[in-house]
Amino acid sequence: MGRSPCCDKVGIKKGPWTPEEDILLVSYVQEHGPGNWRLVPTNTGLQRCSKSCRLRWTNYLRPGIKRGNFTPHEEGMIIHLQALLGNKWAAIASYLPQRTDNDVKNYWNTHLKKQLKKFQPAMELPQMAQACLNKTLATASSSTIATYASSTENISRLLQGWMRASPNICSNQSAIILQTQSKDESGGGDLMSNEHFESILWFENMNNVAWEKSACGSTTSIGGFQDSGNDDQFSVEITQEMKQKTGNNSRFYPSFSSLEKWLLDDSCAGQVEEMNQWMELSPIF
DNA sequence: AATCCACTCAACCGCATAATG
DNA sequence: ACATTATGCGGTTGAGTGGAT
Repeated sequence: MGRSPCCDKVGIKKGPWTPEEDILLVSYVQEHGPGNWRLVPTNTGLQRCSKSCRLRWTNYLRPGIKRGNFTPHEEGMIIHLQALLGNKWAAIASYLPQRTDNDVKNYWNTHLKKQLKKFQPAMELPQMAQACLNKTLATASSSTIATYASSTENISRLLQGWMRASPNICSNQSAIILQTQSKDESGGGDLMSNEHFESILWFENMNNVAWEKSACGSTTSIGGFQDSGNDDQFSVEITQEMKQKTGNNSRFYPSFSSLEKWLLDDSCAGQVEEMNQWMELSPIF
């Protein structure tokens, strides 16, 4: 009954990987592709548990991994996403395709957390992140058409609901920004109205439908969205589906990719740098 | 030169969830 | 439906390293 054990628990080697082991693992993955990790120790002769093999591959050997030297843009993204998602390192890392969750987690724990604490020891970290986020939100909402949902609590609920509603989608998570048709409709308040929130909840499900159409497992995907410049087409697809559902009566036409654009678009990096500067200069921090 | 200490990060551990028979 | 294992994720640990004393 059930699956067979992934590997024997006896005679498993632990500790740092040797170059020879790395070569064995890389050769195997190059030939067979990543996955089916329970077969890896057997087929390669590695005295490692399958878990260890997977970890070594995803965190170190996988192609396209960037190591060290996080850019200010990346720092800003991590700070923002941590405020939005909490310690969901895999989700955060999905927005930084060249970084692993382990990397992001380590960087947060060794650098960013300390930095934030240094700026304001009296303030709780989540509050600092919130304050940091709010400041940037204020800047963003006054200077851009797209606006953040102005409460991280709502975003958090939104994400929870989203994940509950979609067991089939990739584990990647994404926050959603409301993009209102007119700025006035956004209200600019700290909390969304029920109507607004329901609109988003509905949009969560909408998003799932469209998301599943995308190449979720694609190596070039970022957070489940293909980084192929098809965002606009994708957004149009969603908007059309939304219009069909709402009979064009919806007050909202949220652009699900706005956050991704905001986070990934280098042209927005200035906001992050501005935030970093603010963090350095602000008496709050 | 030797020792101590703080820091970094690769790797491990344990848990939750998904998958399988 | 249930038991069992695989997989993925977040938290934690500890070896290695470099700077301070």
